Amino acid sequence: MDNKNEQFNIDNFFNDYLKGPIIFKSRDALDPSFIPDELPHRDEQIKTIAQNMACTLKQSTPLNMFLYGKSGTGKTAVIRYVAKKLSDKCLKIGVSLPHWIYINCNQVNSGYRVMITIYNQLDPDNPLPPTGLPRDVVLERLFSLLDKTIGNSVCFIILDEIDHLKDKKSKDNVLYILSRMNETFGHYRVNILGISNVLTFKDDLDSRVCSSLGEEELVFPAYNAMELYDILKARVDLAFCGGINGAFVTDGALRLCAAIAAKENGDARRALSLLRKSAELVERRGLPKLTKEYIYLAQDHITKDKRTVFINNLPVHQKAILLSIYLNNKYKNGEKTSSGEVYNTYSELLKRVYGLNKLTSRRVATLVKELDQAGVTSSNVVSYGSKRGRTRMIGINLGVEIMADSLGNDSRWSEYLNYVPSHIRRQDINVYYGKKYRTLF
DNA sequence: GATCCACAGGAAATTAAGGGTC
DNA sequence: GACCCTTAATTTCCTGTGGATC
Repeated sequence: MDNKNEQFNIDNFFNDYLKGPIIFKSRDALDPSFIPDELPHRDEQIKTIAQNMACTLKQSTPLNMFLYGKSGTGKTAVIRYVAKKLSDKCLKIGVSLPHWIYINCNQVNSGYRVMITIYNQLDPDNPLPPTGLPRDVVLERLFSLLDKTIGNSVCFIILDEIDHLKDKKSKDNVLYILSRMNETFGHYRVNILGISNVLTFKDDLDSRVCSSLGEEELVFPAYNAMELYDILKARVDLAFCGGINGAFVTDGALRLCAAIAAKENGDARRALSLLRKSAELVERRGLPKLTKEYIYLAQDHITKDKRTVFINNLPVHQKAILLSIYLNNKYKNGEKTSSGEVYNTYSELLKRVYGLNKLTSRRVATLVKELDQAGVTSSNVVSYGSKRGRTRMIGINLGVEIMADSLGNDSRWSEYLNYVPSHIRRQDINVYYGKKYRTLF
């Protein structure tokens, strides 16, 4: 029987898996949320934050802080690290433990929700509803809860990815309230720690918010290849049974892993996930050693997985827009396509699907820009003068197989993978009758 | 230099949905 | 149940853009 037709036997698979070498000592040690006892190459940042927070031990309120740096530069890890050490010290010397409120503004992205989340983390047994209450009522309840809960301790509010807070008015409003809480109400001891990937984030803020929120600022530089190598080396000993000297991970593989991540913005998270993924590929094959080829293989898997998952999770209209870009690109032999052509094709597709009304071109333009920001498409605005005006030319960054795989999984769109847009069909007819077709570009 | 095209994209308005209060 | 609140998604309106053409 052909191997492809053999049925997968899950019991045999588990038995073989158990017989294979034990590679991982602790998978968690490669998780970005894992906080090790040592954070290599972040001494300066740990020192600055610790110096600011130290006054908590003497029951004073530290200055608000702003931490900048690209993703994977250790901002959140350093904060969590210092937080743990500070809490341990408070416990040891008998000072009231600080309260830590951690909010990822990528998920909680409105001022209203930030206030609700702070309240719910302080009092999880009596949570406030996600909507419905007027802003001033939420604020009143939050102040009253802070009054009851904080006592002599300090409440640290960590706003991670603070640049994702949307709506400038609401953002300024909530940051102003939070940053001025101590001043306005005297008896509260609240400290704000803003974390952002965008160095210019503060430029957009109201000047009053800016001055009180960013009392202390700290920049986290990207890691270079050597620094990433040190980080990985420290984790290898914690994560794998063989460690680096015990022969499971070769030094060359580790250096390659660090070099790839260094090239991609010096992201330590990327380096760790690359190492974990490659080790899992080796484990599945029951091999004894992690070599360079598995790092490359893991890189391909991660890139492909990320893009496939992204496309699979797109909302229905955005999938139709992506399909329209793909079809135009396909029939124009890889040439970029204009936003007008994409909108026409999108409208044609929507007509063929029951129960879906097309969005306006304005909305489609916004969704195209989102695809661009995600790296799925790449576009640029060009002007063709008085005859054809100004338009956005859109190209696709993914291979035909990935697009066909991802869109083909969606029953609504899979049957249109070979659909020929009408303007392309018209071009074919004109060629057939020997007429000179005026090409668009 | 004025005009034109075909949009781009910001801002405000609208709509729908989910929820609370009285 | 009427009314009020919020958010997210979308539409509507409007001004701006930049290169070709007149």
